[in-house]
Amino acid sequence: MPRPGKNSYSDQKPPYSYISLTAMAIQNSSEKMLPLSDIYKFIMDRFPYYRENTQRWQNSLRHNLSFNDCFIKIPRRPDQPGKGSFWALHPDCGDMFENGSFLRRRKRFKVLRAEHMACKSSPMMHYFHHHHHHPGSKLGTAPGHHDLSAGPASAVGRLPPFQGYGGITCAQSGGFKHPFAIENIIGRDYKGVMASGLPLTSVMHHLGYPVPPQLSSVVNSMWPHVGMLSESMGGVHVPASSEYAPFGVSAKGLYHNANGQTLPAVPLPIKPTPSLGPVPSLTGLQSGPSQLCSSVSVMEKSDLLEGKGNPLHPALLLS
DNA sequence: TATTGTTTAGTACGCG
DNA sequence: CGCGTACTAAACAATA
Repeated sequence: MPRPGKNSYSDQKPPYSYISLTAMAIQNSSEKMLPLSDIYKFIMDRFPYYRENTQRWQNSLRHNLSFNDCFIKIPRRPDQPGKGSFWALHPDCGDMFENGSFLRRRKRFKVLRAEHMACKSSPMMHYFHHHHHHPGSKLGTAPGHHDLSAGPASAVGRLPPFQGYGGITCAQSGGFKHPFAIENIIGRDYKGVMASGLPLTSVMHHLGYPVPPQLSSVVNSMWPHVGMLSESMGGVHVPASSEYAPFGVSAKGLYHNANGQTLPAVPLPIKPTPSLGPVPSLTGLQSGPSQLCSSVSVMEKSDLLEGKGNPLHPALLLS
């Protein structure tokens, strides 16, 4: 047990992997996406441990963002100048931490790309491509390897245009893409923008595209899995003796927080939230980590393909 | 130039 | 022991 006056656990390494920390940060944002710098900020704000050796862990964190398919990059809108993209969670990265451990995921989330070739552009895609062209796109500059087990997420976004619009997008729903499926709407350049776990309308709005009203209502109700984190300032208090249990789940092997300091980084149970605007403070703590974002790991892909098991899948949009 | 992003490589550890 | 995952280091490219 930590003693007062002594080194508190808050100065010790939190029992979370970089993936969980990053996911927390993203989840905690009102738009469910953050630029790199804000992810850093979130982590440093809440975990004193990470106020040191920043070079080291930030490098690791960036590595994780790039390397893991569960994170997707969302380009900035022209009216949101700044460096770097926004980072969001892939909607299918769901139960990564199902086992309650935030140090080791149950299973690495990996986007399947086997059927990405089947993806076709859609009217929506054309719209995007015509109105949101990215000269700086790295598309086609490198083939990337197609190793399912280790292929860098980014490789997916680098396929030549006619090899499909992003393995991530196609793979996650098994090839078939409704024209309005998020994947098709956003397109290859965005490494699964849709995926972000963002309400589609949020993404579209973010990118500066008009959002069909009917789509808006449908979509926004479809992403309840995007949970909220408690705002540390939000007035919600975790018991002083509470463990690092950010997901409201029995977190085995987690530390106690020494000084009874409230740990704000508490992902909330998912409740349907408006796609935009500030996030309400949390009110409950029952959700499991699996609800970081809803859904399925690579293991359940077959179910996904069948359209079962995950009612929230973007592929079901307007279908 | 500093930050951001991608990639490869090596090490450590837990689990079956 | 083999495998998968996590962490770290580092090289390097791209970009604001």
